[in-house]
Amino acid sequence: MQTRTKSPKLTKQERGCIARNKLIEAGLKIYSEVGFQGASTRKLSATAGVNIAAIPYYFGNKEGLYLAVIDYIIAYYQKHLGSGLCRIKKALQNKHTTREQWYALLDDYIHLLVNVVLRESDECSWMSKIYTREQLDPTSAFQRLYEGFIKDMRQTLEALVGTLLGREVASSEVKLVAETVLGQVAIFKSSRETVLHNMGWKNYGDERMADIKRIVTLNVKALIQAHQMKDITL
Amino acid sequence: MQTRTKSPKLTKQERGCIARNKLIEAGLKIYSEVGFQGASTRKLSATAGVNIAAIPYYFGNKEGLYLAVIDYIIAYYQKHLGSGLCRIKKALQNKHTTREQWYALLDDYIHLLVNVVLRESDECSWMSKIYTREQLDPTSAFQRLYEGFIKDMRQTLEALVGTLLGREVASSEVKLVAETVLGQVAIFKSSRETVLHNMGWKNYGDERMADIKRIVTLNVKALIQAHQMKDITL
DNA sequence: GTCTATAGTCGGATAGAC
DNA sequence: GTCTATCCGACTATAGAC
Repeated sequence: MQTRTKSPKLTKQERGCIARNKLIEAGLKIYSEVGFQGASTRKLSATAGVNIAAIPYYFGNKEGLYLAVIDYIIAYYQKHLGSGLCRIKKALQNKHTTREQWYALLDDYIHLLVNVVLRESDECSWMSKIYTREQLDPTSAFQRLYEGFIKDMRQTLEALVGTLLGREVASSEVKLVAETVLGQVAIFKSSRETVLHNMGWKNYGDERMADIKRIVTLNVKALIQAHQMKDITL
Repeated sequence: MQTRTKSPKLTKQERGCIARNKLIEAGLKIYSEVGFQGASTRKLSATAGVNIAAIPYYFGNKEGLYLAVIDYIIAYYQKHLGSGLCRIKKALQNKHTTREQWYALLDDYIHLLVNVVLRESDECSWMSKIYTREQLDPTSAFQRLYEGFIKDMRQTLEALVGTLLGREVASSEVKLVAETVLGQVAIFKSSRETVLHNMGWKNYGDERMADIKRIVTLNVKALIQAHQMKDITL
């Protein structure tokens, strides 16, 4: 997303579109670093390399830019999660899917989750920081994020856990177990700095993510089997 | 913490001490709600019911008040975690502790963790919000929090997991497994609103915390046994 | 120890030239 | 569509009366 050099003659609409995109990218970075309140229109416009007045012009105000950034985040996750989740849900509905295949789907889910949640790109950490901030102070944007992809992520996992346990998907036990599965991955994002420091790592590379996947996969299979044996009444 | 009415005659030192405490309590609330940057001295002093100038007077500046709040948080957690963690560590070092007792200590740890992390009081949620914000933008205050009680919490859990697995406490596997245990509880704090909405709960009462403890305890025992059987090389 | 008044800075949004 | 200049409100911290 850089200024074009090939065609110096751009229509006004093209230039406007570029400014818009640059502002959204800058918003992703700045809002993640200092939050909505802490982000100044001066810093946003300077980072984007556009004029301050471009914010009210394109987005109405600072909040309009923020909501555009939220929509960008939703689109990103839908792109990277959507098809994977959809495949899992379809396979679950298929009556011919075997128990081994269910476990394989669980593996797939964990792989997908770790890849999406722990991916180490600037853009990705910006997005998850904004999500975490929204979780801290839920506003209307949080509702949008939740409906946008969080809901689908949770529902798919609950369907998976419910199927494997042979219990009602809407039951308290299934939902709580699903949360503990999510938590095992989420902790590596929410406590990232602490974990890296404690492990003596510089970042989560492919090998470290593979280690995490292996541990979580083993954990989850074990706890699923334990819950199957022990019928808990909540 | 309201203005006293019984003894209208207070020494200047007493009045100053009251103002100090009121500011720390207000800081706990305001910093948790809007973060350090978002907190204005006007709001802080108004919430505390003291004059704006009291902040620079007692704490030097806004940051001084923030650090005082951080120290208050550390003292709180040390009070509520310290003796419990200490007891577990001592029992682990005792050569005569049996395997069943190790599992009982793990139960104790999870109970302690859930009680401290998920406790539903205003003060408690303020403190953990401030902690989460610090995790998002680590400053010098985060270092203080980490050394203050986070380190001890993690080390104790790692010692527990290492002992149960019969592995080196400093090994990658032990540390990663410990993180997944913490994550299973932490998710209920970090995604509290989402979980409450999804479960149809209004808050985490004693019964819900008991449910969470039961699920996590079962999970953790199962995954410990799975790791014991399967010797993973990371 | 507490308060009012104020200095000095920075914020969001707008008006109007180009 | 882009820019500069500007208004006006909110902020932190200080000075000095009480």
